[in-house]
Amino acid sequence: MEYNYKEIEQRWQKYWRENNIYKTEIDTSRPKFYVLDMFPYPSGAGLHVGHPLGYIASDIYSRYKRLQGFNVLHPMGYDAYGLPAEQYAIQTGQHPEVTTNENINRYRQQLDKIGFCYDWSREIRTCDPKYYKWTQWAFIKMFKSYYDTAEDKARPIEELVKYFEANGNADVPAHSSYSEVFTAQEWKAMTQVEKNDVLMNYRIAYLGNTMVNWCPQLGTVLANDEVSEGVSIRGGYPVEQKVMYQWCLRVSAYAGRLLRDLENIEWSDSIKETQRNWIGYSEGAEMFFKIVDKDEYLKIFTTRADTIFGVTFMVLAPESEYVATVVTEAQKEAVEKYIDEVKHKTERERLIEKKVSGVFSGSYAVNPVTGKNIPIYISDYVLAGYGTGAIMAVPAHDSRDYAFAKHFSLPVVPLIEGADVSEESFDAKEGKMINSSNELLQLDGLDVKEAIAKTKRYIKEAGIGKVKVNYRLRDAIFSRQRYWGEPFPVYLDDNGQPQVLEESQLPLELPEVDKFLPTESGEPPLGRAKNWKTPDGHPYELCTMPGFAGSSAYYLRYMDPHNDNALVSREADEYWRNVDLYVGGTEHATGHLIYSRFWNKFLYDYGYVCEPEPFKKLINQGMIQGRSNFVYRIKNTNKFVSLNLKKDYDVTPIHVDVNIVSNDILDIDKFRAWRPEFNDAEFILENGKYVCGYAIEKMSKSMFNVVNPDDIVERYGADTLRLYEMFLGPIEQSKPWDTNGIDGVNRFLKKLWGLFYKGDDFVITDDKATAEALKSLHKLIKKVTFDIEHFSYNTSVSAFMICVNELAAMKCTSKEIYESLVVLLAPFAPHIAEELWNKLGHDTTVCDAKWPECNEAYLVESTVKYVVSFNGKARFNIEVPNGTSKEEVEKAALTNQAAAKWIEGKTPKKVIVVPNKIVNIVI
RNA sequence: GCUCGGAUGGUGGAAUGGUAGACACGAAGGACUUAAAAUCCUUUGGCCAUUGCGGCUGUGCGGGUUCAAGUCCCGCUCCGAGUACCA
Repeated sequence: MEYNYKEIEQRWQKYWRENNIYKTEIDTSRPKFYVLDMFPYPSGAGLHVGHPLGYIASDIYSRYKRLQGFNVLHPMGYDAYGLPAEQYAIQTGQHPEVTTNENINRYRQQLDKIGFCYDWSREIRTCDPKYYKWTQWAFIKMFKSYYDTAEDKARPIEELVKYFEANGNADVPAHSSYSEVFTAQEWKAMTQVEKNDVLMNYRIAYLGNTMVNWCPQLGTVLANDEVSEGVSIRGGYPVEQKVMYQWCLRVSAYAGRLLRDLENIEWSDSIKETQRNWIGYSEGAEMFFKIVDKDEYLKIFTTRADTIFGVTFMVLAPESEYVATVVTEAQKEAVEKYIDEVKHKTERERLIEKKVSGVFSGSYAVNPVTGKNIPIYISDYVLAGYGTGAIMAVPAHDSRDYAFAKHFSLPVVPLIEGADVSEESFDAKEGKMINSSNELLQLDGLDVKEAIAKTKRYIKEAGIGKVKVNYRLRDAIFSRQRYWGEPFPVYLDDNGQPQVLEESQLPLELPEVDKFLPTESGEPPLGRAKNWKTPDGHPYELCTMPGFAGSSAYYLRYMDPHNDNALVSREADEYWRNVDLYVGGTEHATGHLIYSRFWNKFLYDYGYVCEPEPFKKLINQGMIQGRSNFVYRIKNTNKFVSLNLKKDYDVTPIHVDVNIVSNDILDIDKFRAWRPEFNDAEFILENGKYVCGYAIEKMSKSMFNVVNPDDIVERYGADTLRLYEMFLGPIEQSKPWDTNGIDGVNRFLKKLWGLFYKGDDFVITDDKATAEALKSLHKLIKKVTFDIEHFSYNTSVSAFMICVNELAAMKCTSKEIYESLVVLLAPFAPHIAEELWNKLGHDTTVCDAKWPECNEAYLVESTVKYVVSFNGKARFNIEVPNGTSKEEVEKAALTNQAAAKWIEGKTPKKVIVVPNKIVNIVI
């Protein structure tokens, strides 16, 4: 019988589906294991071969864990809200829901062909009202919460109100950037509207005036992680900075915990590092500088308190609220002009120009340590959003301050011994302090680190500031002026103040609109919806939530996807807890993977979930790049020359569809048929073949290098695709898709099949396994088990090949060997494994088999080979009985006749016998 | 600029500090075929020797630690990813 992958794969996929083989239920008698893939955004292009890489890896792990006796949760769903469907809707008028559903169906068909063990009864879609009900629910909870900095957790806003009633807000332990101070009496005297306005500054989901990334082409604001180098990540459109009244999430309140808890999760160092940088911890000091002739102070943040003696000027961000205070009448015009200029520059222009610019405010401040007056400037090199939006400038030891000082001819005072600051600043935090002592503070002679510590102590004692930790992480901007997203469960009350819906009113479903564009008056698309208001006539919020809203807690929903009363039941949460293994790309390092952790921690604070982190272990699969092929057309002809002959001609390289090229050899007939203009193409061949050139590029339609998994499945079968994607190289590494080696794994499966069938005869017998075969098998068990645990699937595939070759060579037909072999293979190539398992006489599915254990006894050799080295260089082998003592091995090595040649009469200085079966003799 | 990775045959890639190049592709030669495909066998890092079954060299470059370094340490070069006026 031939290995008929098509028939086998279809039959078993049907069997799995019809018998609900992969359906998962809570089972407290078995340990749980939760394996999750980052769910895909269903794009119109369908899956290409890069997508399944991570899915196959997680599928192998899931099946392996199941064979080990774990109750494995392995679900899949769709991140269905997103910009592409909406952009498509704007162009075509097609409702994004229609497009999205079509794409989802296509994805599902493609996924099904690969033989994944997903429990599809748990599928979720973020655009399903039953699902986004819980996204809205979490938002309401966040609206009704504040962050208690004393207890370091979210708490109900009523608790904060009680605190205000008793104490006012002077020392309130709550995360906020609110700067007004009120007493308990003043609080009580406020109207409800005033109180609401104050509370808005403390809520975890809040409306605030913030500097946002505004993208005019997309007509929406974007989060920081959706912008890179001044352009939007989706579409690459320019992004401007602008102040808008927007919904935000107080992610920054969680910065400390998000940073700390990184230590308790098994993620790659690089992605943890990326998150650490993104969170941006810096410990420093907040200091007050009095403004000359005013009774007001500038608050600044610095990590270099030690450089206080070198502060020769101050700088404010153009958007700083201090600006109005410090600008003098004489400088008013100049300052306004400057601020106006800055405002009209986009982020991108600012980044490109990198020119020093700024303006003098007219005022001076007093250095609290030296007592000297120093000028206050305004410049856009200081960011409003970081620290206090104001800095003390130390030109000698900060390159940006240095550039500014040079431009405006301000004094530069070196503070570190030996530092030459005539050409550039000395930014390093090392060296001995100079010019830094007076009657108040003495730093001279101290090391920089000591000086920082001493200055901080002084600042605290003298009452001119305090020690402070700053984070770079900003609050997440949560409004999007778009249609295709979750509606906010928010309406405006009679006072025009935002109020959230009751939980019982959820979900608030996305309304229909006639067009997906903003309204004529510039309102978001939801402004077009009819009757977009509460039953009693209060208008709903017009913005929708961003893409990361729906993906922030989806892993929880899989645990209990059909529950109408809770996001996840306590029972399901306590059983499944969190994701044991999460597989996905690195591109979400600063987006989804931060927001999810934040969201989870918020729910954790209220006890809705029992684990503080959502994803215990994270594996990042690499990207699969495209491998484009080229043909070379001789200029002004329709003649094509093969790669290695092209140097003799003047040629134009042309992308050719990789699907009509095999091992870089062009299929000439298919090429002629590919496009009309090539119908009568002529070729200059080498060795009778047309060899194409290649390049590694992004996989994209325009380069004709997109390879669909369907095509590979059609041609080689799903098992070959699965094995090949794993064989390609380490999971975490990016690599080009290259079918040049796929025949090898296909051959392996045929060879395996050939061990069971000679012609039409099933040749497996009940013969006892030989010691040799058992050794081969148990070597494989050991290797594969180790490899799966370490996600080193490429070497596992090699191990299978070796084992099959060995068994073929020894003509092994013993059933007991093949039973185990098939189980080992089941995670990698489930269809053929299922078929062979069945042929071996089992009427249960291989999914319920037991993972074989390695019996080390079979691996023990009767004799041991030692490599004898001289001065570390291997020379010859000796063989001794297993268990020979070190001394005997040493003797055997020295007395071997080959040894004489290397010793040459000298006395060996040292002989080392190492357990790895090496004897090194030093002469 | 900063941070984190990486560099091994013609190619993808193997190597708990212990015989570098497993496994696979490709290539060359051979068997079976009228022929091709499929399959099987041999060779395959480089250099030299191949009427000696052997020798030398070799993991981006330069040093070091070690009996022993692709692997550890120091200093470079190049490539990739992330991030960027973060005080």
